[in-house]
Amino acid sequence: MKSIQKQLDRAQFGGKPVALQTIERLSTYRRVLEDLHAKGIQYVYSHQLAEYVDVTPAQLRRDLSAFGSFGNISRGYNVQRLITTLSELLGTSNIQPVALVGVGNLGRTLLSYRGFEERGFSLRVVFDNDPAKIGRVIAGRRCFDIREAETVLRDQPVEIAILACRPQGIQGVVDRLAAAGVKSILSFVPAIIDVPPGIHIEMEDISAKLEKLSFLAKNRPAKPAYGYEKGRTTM
Amino acid sequence: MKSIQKQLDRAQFGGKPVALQTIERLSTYRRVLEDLHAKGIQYVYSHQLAEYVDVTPAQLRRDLSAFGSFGNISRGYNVQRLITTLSELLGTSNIQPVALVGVGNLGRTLLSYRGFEERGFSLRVVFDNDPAKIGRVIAGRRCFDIREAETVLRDQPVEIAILACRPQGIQGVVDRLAAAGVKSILSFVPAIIDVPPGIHIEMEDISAKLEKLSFLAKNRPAKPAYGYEKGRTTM
DNA sequence: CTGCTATTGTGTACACAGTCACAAACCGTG
DNA sequence: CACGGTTTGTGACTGTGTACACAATAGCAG
Repeated sequence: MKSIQKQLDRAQFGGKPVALQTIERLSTYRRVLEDLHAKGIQYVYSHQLAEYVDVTPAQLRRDLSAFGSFGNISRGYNVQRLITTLSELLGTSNIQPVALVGVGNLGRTLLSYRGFEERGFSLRVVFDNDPAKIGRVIAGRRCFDIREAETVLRDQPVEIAILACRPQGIQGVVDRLAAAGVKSILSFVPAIIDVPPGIHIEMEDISAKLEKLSFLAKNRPAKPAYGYEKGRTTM
Repeated sequence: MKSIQKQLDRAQFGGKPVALQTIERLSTYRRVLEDLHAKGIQYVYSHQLAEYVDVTPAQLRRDLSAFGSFGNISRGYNVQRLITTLSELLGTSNIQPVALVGVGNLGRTLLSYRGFEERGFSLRVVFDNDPAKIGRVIAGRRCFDIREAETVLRDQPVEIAILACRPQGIQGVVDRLAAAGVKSILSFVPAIIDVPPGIHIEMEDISAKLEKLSFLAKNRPAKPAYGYEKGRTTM
């Protein structure tokens, strides 16, 4: 058995543990706050914001309180300031460079996706292992050999990488990226990966999501689930 | 405030509630079992399979026991049979037709993704709202007007749909799909959606995932997390 | 046939995310 | 200036997902 770091299910902030689900909700809060800001709204109460994102007001307040006190006790939360705070927490106050591994169909789609820039990310460095692609310029970025990751990333440091390549040799890719200083990886590759120490990997398996939805489509609760309450999917 | 069904966090099976996280793990088990089957392995013990997917053996056994008893008490689990069982549970014993809404960059990438067929799904029906695309044949599928969803899906019923379109008018799209008999929706559209009763929606927000990873990259626990234990990311 | 080993399925215990509810605090008003 | 109304932040509680540990049992060897 290999000795590798246990995949965390909790993060740390100021020494206190924070549930990863909390972090995920922060993203949603920020996105909705951007909408409110665009509408010129300056203050929101927890119950208003909670209504939008379909959580309880208490949940929202507790999520935020894990990082400090940001609310005015009778005006609620300053939209502009809360956006700034959340952006700092999520590390997207400044545009953050991201590496992409694999320039197949999916890779090119990601390269042309404008949503990243809007949310503070930019695919700056592109890798592949296909000699036909290495050296060429794809969607404005020069494509590097994945085997030179360590060299390339020395000049253009990157903390986050996205994997959109084939499963073959994926472990080597991950190890290389880790050695090159990458801290977090988003993988679209359905494969088992040993996680190097200090690295966090997030899997994105679309087929698995479909399987879950398939199960839910077949095994729907008989009665419409405890009467019709409010419910909303946010993102 | 609208009266819509509360988004579930639990599924039902045989009257008993099942955690959604359990369902998600079933996908992983099945995928790993396929690998083992391909290697000619006929039986696995819970601790072996658990090792691969990085859960405790007890967790694995409990997950399966929510749906019945499948293990032989001293040979372990029959790989072939467990795959069949899991496929039936996930509803992918037979290829399942899926509808796709939106044939932009992402939509076309999904259309050309071969991984779906391998896991029991097939993008059969394609919609868009762009007059330039409606009626044309894209990647072998004729593209229909989303406004005709109800008519089209009467001939080709579909329980699952994927949203890969613009946020504008997304609520109308969802309502139309629900009216057309769609039960589950996987949405790549970052937007707030009111969930019609009886429908389950799964959000896929890649930027949100990056934000989470960004947070983790910045707020890494100081010490290497309780010593180096085993850990592995599976999919 | 009997005894031994190893594994499953599950009752039980625990830890923690989410909810409730309230004290403290701010604002506006009279 | 005091007071009523409203909101935040948080201690206490609850529900539930996960881990532990063992009884029940199948296989196998002698």
